[in-house]
Amino acid sequence: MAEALRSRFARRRFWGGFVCGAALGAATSGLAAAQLLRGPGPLPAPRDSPPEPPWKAEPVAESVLGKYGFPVAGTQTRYYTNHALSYDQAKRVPRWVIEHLSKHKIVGSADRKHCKFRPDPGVPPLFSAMNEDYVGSGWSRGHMAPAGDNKYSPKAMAETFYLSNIVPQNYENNAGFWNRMEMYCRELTERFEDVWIVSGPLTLPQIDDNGKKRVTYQVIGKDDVAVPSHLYKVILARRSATSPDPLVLGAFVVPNNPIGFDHQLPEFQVGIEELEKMSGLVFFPQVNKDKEVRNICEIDTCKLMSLEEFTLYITTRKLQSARTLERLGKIMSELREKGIEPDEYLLEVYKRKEEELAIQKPVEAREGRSG
DNA sequence: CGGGCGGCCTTG
DNA sequence: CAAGGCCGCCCG
Repeated sequence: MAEALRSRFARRRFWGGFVCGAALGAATSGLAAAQLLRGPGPLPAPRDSPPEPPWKAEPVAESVLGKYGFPVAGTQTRYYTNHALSYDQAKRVPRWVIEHLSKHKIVGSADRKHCKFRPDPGVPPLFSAMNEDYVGSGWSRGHMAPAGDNKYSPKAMAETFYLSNIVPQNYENNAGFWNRMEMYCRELTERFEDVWIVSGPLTLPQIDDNGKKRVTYQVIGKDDVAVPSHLYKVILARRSATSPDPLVLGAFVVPNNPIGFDHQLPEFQVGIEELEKMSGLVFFPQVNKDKEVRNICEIDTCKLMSLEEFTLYITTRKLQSARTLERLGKIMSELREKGIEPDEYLLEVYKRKEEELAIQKPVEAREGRSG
């Protein structure tokens, strides 16, 4: 994959080939395609178009074509406080979700415990996923734009819980590898002032028993929400608005399965053009990806937390949310059982929490007697 | 950080 | 009374 990435960066993008191919397709597939390629709108008279073929009908035929309107896919960009997305009305999941990260956005008091998953009020109910589709399905509700990227704004965080930002995701993958990927993206804001991330689901072809390639995917709930085979993430980072450093870019495709700590992030890196071919999307189209960018894994670490680092982080989080001394003790004993030595910060949190709960307990008891 | 579940209370 | 929302608890 690294080989493919290098070749991607080395080769010039052949936009001309795409345009020529599209024009050729129109010429060979007939009038309708030629008209559609002129773009949306009420079929304006094509004054500057190439010479019309002799069999071309009068302009009245054009207006008849769109007389009752063209199909609406609902793929228009939807804007939220700190993310935007294009929705797939057939699969009931986003096609892509874009977000911007910076140092200040990932700190604050916004708390996911005050949020709840809900259908996006902007998505027509006919095409919306519902919580019932996910609950009990065997799949978790996985954020594309993560809640944790919006600690600065309760509103921005709440909007990430709209099901338009959610895909069916393997539990372990969501809480584990993908979670660590998201943590790495937040870590990037320590070294890059601006980080843009596009995330989304993929349903990739797989080889069946007869050796033929097929796209098959599970659907869940009464709304048939599509379960992706893979998830992708494209990371674009800028050192600062004034830095002469080139942008750094990375594209990653991760199977929607449990992925243990014996795998590293670079194993899942793909060339941006590979991902564009898989997804049918062009990422960061305003960036000249041949000249302006460098491979993120050559400039930055692309290193995810180790099992020990991750466990210490999660355990510290659990300690902070503990509400009884018993729970506090259990969390610590479980850490011991895993043979992981607490670090300084964890012990600090533990001591502070222990004192807090020791004082709070008699208060609760008093309230209990009086109530 | 990322998730789910069940009991209890409110509400219509 | 049942359905729905919230809270406390649980997991990796």
